[in-house]
Amino acid sequence: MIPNFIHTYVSVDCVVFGFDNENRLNILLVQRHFEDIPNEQHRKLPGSLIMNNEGVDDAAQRVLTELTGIKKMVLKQFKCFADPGRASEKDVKWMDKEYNHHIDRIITVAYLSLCKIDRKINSSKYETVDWFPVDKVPDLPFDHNQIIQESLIEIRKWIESDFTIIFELLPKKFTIRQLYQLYSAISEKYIDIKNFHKKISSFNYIIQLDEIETNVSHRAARYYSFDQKIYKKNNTKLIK
Amino acid sequence: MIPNFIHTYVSVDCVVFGFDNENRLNILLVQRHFEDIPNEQHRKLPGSLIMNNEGVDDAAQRVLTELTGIKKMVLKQFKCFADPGRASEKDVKWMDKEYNHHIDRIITVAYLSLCKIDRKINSSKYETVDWFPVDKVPDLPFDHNQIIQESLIEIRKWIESDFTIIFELLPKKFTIRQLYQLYSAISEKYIDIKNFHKKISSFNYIIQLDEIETNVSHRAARYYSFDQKIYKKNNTKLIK
DNA sequence: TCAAAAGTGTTACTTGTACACCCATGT
DNA sequence: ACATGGGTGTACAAGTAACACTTTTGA
Repeated sequence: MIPNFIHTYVSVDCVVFGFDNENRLNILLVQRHFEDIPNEQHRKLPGSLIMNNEGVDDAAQRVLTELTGIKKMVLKQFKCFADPGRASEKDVKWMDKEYNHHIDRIITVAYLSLCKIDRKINSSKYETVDWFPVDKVPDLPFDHNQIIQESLIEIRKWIESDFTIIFELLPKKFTIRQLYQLYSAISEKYIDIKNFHKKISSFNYIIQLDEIETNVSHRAARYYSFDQKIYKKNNTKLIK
Repeated sequence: MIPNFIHTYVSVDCVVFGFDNENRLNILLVQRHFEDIPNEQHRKLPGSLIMNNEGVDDAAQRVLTELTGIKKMVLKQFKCFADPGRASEKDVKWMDKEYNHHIDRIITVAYLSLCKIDRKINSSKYETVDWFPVDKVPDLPFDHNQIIQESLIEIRKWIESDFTIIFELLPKKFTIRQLYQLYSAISEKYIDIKNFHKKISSFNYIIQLDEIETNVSHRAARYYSFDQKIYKKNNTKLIK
């Protein structure tokens, strides 16, 4: 080993976003087990050490598949977290048990991913996987809370640079109000909903469906869908 | 060691941009020495393994200071490169010599930085440090050529999200044409220079100086400077 | 009939784009 | 005189923002 230089394991951690019926962004968290404290409910971001013949993108895709059962999920690397103090004593102890090996510093590469919240989660690795609204996320190990904070800034940038990834978070059929609520939840800048409506419905890749809402105590809204093929043909930039 | 998981060193590599008098983006490259082949001229991106008590940002800042002698340089992490095949056989051999230790896979975190090209480079670590125009960069070890390719996309995004970092690349006094040429070199989208002129001079943090060009065979252009304080007071978003 | 949200239309304002025109300087 | 780029002005197009008005539905 070369003195003074770190020689360690590298992991990936994934922040998976969903959008719930109450217009809140949610994040998928898994359970961290302490064998000696079985009742303590500890949550963490899904993640994994990187394997020998694996790149970071591969590792993140593997984590996502093990997490949800979905083969191909959109993902985006956004930052490497490597603060020397990011693993607390408790985290180090947990790694001792989890990996049966002593690791005192670990570097992680953080990924963003998006998932329709009504998709069934079928994890092959984790017993417990749950959605948490971003403002209800508990205290997490390592710097996972900080990773989530920064992921919020990142998802905003992502949507600004490619508006259409927003449709990864919506059901196939959606109303313009849903799209508006989601956009507002992410971008945090105010847009007049009527102008938003006009703008969105002017895009030719937003397909107007025949179906409308039912059982609402006001005029029923029309459902729309997103047509990726038409979008790709004339990929005009959208909401700047 | 835990089987199947990588257990390795992590490095940072820095892509430092400069803007030359011929309106080209340049990159700083250092010399890689082969003790057994002293005459071979090998270039690489400046970089370093990460030390024990150092975060990645710290490591990048250290590399930059060792490279240029400048204490604080702007920097931006942009991507972790971890492809299992990124170190060729030759690269592995070089690391054997350089670190006197066998490393067969290495993960790197890539950083962008910006430097006024007329600043004196005073490296405490490298004997040879030179500017290379981006289209004259030779074949480099590891995936350094790919890192540079991706850094070009990244610098474009950076300037779109914060226009004022462009002034890190210009001399303190600059003409609007210089700014225009630089902006064009980075953004690659055409803007009418007259409209650009009008727009730029309308910003109150672009200070019109009394000095003008000399020895030019046309009407002399005025010099301007960038006032960060005024900018920070009313940080309006600029060229979107 | 009323409240709530859908959906359309109108107008004013702001910004971007294209380009004409005059100015200054060295050859 | 003329080529080259500096710098200003103008006119039109396009996009954005504010908001009035009509429609539909359940309670």
